[in-house]
Amino acid sequence: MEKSKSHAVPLSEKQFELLERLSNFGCGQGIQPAAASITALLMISDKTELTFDEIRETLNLSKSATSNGINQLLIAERIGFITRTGDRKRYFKSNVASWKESFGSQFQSLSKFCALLNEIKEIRTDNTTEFNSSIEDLYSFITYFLEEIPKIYQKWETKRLENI
Amino acid sequence: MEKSKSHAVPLSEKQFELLERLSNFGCGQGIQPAAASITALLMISDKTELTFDEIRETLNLSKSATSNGINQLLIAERIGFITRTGDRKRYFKSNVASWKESFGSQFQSLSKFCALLNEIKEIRTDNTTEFNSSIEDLYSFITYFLEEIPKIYQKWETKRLENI
DNA sequence: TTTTTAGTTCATAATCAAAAGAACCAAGTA
DNA sequence: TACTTGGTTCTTTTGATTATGAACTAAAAA
Repeated sequence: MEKSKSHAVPLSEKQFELLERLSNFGCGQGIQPAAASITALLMISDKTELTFDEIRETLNLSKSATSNGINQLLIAERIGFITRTGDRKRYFKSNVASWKESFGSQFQSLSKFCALLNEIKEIRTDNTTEFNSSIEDLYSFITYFLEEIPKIYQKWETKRLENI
Repeated sequence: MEKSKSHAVPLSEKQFELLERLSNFGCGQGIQPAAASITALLMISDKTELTFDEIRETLNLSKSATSNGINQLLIAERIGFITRTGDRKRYFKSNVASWKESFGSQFQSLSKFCALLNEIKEIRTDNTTEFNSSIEDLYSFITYFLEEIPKIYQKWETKRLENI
């Protein structure tokens, strides 16, 4: 019986340290620990396409933690994978572009909040004019903000096209 | 001994329903349940200035939950309070303006992420040109975004001044 | 057909955050 | 001085997340 060799990918001191900080940042953003560290690894590793076992052994995760983490990230489209003919393994890859798209959803939640503010406006008593106008003010600010966001996207796109 | 009367503020069906949805939204944004419901209450209540006991009894919170929730919100400056001469009670009030400021901190975390992206750029191997350029792309996008945000603030300010 | 590979799923354990309730305290009041 | 008011702090309990390891499955290889 052959001794099963390690699949862990080699990481430099620097890579390891950045991995830790990235994954801490991800945890702070509400991403669960295992998923955060997987995302981080795929960002700093020299190989950009890693297998289940490479991920698992590099990060010292259990099989189930790895499986759950990967599947959550696949659902969130934070990572994707490719396959190679004659190879059952999947090679997981960070979907960096999804970060940009996930901005969109941030602003979706802002627009939900804006809708709630509107409901507050409608439901409030008329007796608290000062408070009501501060709500009105916030509402108008967020509305304006949400209008301007897509323009920034567009302006960046055109700017980038110019630079190519 | 006198029977202690209830301090709960009266809420209409609609107010109560909106209170729930607001506080759920707050929880979704990472604010802890008790704090979220306190914020929500101060947004929808006809009285904008509520005492400790009014908050506690309206929301059916324990004393400690109320105390902790209030103190967290005070620290985050989401609420403030006023006092009245000859009255030991504090009257808590939603600090609606703080919502606008809290945008700023949202973008602070974005700028932290941007700094991390920069570190990734610096540390990455040169062998993965495609991946590296997608990181570069994201970095440039976020950087541009962060530059444009303050301009939106300014534009809104001037627009609002015109309307007064 | 049996074994190996590449995972998934399930039951359970460990960890962590939030709430409850009681005890406590400080300032004012009777 | 003792009691009440308006809270705060501490300890315990509850509940939710996260991780673990073992059992399981489906496809391919031997």
